[in-house]
Amino acid sequence: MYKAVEFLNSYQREAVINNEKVLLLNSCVGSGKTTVLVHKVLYLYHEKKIPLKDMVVLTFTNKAAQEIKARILESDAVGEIKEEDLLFFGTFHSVARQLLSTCLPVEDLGYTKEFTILDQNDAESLFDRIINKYRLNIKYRKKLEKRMEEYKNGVSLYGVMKYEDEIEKFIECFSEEKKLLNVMDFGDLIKNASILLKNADFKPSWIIIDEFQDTDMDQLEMIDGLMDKNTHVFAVGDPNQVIYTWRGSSQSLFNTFKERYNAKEMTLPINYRSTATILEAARAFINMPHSLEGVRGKGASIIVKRHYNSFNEAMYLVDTIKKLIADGIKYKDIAVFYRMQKQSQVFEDVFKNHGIPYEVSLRKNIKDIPVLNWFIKLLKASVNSRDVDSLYYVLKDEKYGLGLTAKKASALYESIKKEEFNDIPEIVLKIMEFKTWCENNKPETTDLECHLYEYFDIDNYISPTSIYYDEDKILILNFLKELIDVSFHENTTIFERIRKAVDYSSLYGKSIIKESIDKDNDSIKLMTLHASKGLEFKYVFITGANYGIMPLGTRLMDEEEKRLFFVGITRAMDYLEISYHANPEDYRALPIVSPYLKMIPEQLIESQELKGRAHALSGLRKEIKSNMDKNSAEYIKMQKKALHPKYGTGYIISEEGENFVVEFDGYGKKTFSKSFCPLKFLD
DNA sequence: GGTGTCTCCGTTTTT
DNA sequence: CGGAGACACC
Repeated sequence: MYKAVEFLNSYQREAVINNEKVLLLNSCVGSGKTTVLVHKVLYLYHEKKIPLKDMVVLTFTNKAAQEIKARILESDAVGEIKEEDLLFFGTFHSVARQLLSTCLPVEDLGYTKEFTILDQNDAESLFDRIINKYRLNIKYRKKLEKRMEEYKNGVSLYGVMKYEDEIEKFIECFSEEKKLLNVMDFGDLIKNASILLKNADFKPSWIIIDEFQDTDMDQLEMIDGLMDKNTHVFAVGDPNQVIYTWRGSSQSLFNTFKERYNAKEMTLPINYRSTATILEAARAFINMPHSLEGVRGKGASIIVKRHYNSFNEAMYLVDTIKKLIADGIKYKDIAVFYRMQKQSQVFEDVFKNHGIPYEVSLRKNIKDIPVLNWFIKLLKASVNSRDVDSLYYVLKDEKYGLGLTAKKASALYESIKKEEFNDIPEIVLKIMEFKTWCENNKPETTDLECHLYEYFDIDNYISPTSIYYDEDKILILNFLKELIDVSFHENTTIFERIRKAVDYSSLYGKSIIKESIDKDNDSIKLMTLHASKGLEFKYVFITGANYGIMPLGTRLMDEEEKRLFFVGITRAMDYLEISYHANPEDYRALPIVSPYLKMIPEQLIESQELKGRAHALSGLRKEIKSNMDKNSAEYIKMQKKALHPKYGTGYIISEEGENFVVEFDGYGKKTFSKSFCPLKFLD
């Protein structure tokens, strides 16, 4: 008998050994769903003798996929399983990409096996080119992506416009152009995979899906395409944590799925994470409160605090955190949540100035590193000969490329098409001959990254005289190494490996440059409520919990905002504090607490606001006012002054990587690059 | 091509 | 409330 099952609780065990054809496992917050998923795989493999290549395990994020794979490897007591055996374990997109470029007939859809992935980055320049090429009249260009989305859903962002534009035609041209370029965007990967899977032989015996509540209709179709009459499906999810409907998921999809496959349902009810107090509060936010059971003691009350504004809140947090640290709590056990990204700024400033280590969960991608951005375009153009846009980018870029004008670049491209090979720049020849070069190299070549670097003669383009030269060179080499390592164990040609690596840069962009939060670093974690999903912390501070922010002013009646708040409070293991502002900055916010706090049973809350009310209102105002003035003065004092020849004196309000942001009286915020800025720093 | 008025939108973010 | 951008008019 597969041993590990004995350590699971009875609900978890039942789910692991259940052999229902389609099973939907409703797993409550903190109930060990990943553990069950991992042991399900191990059980099927060891006990039921299902080959790993007959299992498809689907997640939404790379992080989840990596965690599952790592835990399978470490939980496999026998030690038989190797990472490369987990062939179809990955995100929906990476599995779709894998199938499309190996066993599905993409030719039927007008593609070749050499297709590459069009990320948002690439799409923007493609949009411009399409509008010019077809001379389309398109309004609100900056919101084109959103408008396309809305158009598909049958609504239009700006209502009826006085003079309609050619958005419909644009959408047609866009999908035509993608085929011409032999590129698929993220949506195409899923859609094309599901179309082709319907008639394909690839039918795994088990499909296992993580975070099922996040699936959208297209992904459901992909699952359907993978199934035949012998396929088992094991889907794990929590309908109480549906917080991404704007990305296409919905609670009703749970029902669609249940009805379509006549799925059996089971539950994981036991939460191991939070104190009884926190769980009792959480129950107020879900449909079936009794299905959430706890095992821990009562714990501390939930603290509700009112601050004058976000700055006072941040100053207060500094004090509170310092006390916690003095009591032996680690920074990494503390998290601060908020509704919108921009709310992190005050915390960052104040924490930085008070020496509190923090990490912010921010989306960042390769686009923010110009040299890598250029280099990826070079690889994309080399690997996919139809990708004209990437080629143009390489040629037109002023810093790293040839700095050609749009006209010259397309003239050059035309002459190549006519096979007039005079005056072709070196880099273009390298791109054209890339495949041949790959074929002349052995797959087991070591130091492939250096060979590639030399082949393209990158030194020529990142100009050795530039102050960025060393930095850029290291960036490219490390990046290449990282990408090549990803496909290291695969027994294919170099070309195939590089092609795969290029797609990985789109699919894994964020994790490659390691910009995301590392939960093991000993620092306070700052993040949006959305980003907190799936994590847990001993101490959780939910900030800016005003009416109009939680829920957000435009979504006052929205159930999803409630679920988002639920996700936030259920991250807390031991201690939960919720605060709001008497003088909120955001135009949507009212100076009162979020209505969600009224839903939490009163006896669980220790409210600082009630104590405040006991004072005479005028006295309270005075107190708050003087407190704010004192704090604001301190805030300004701790900022550095700078003098600018034109704008005069200003305060440095933030430092972001290469840039300073300085606020000037009468001129507002200005950004300066650290390397060449005309500022004189004063004390 | 420049300038003034009026309308609409705003958040969350993965691949 | 503030910014972006379309539209109207010169």
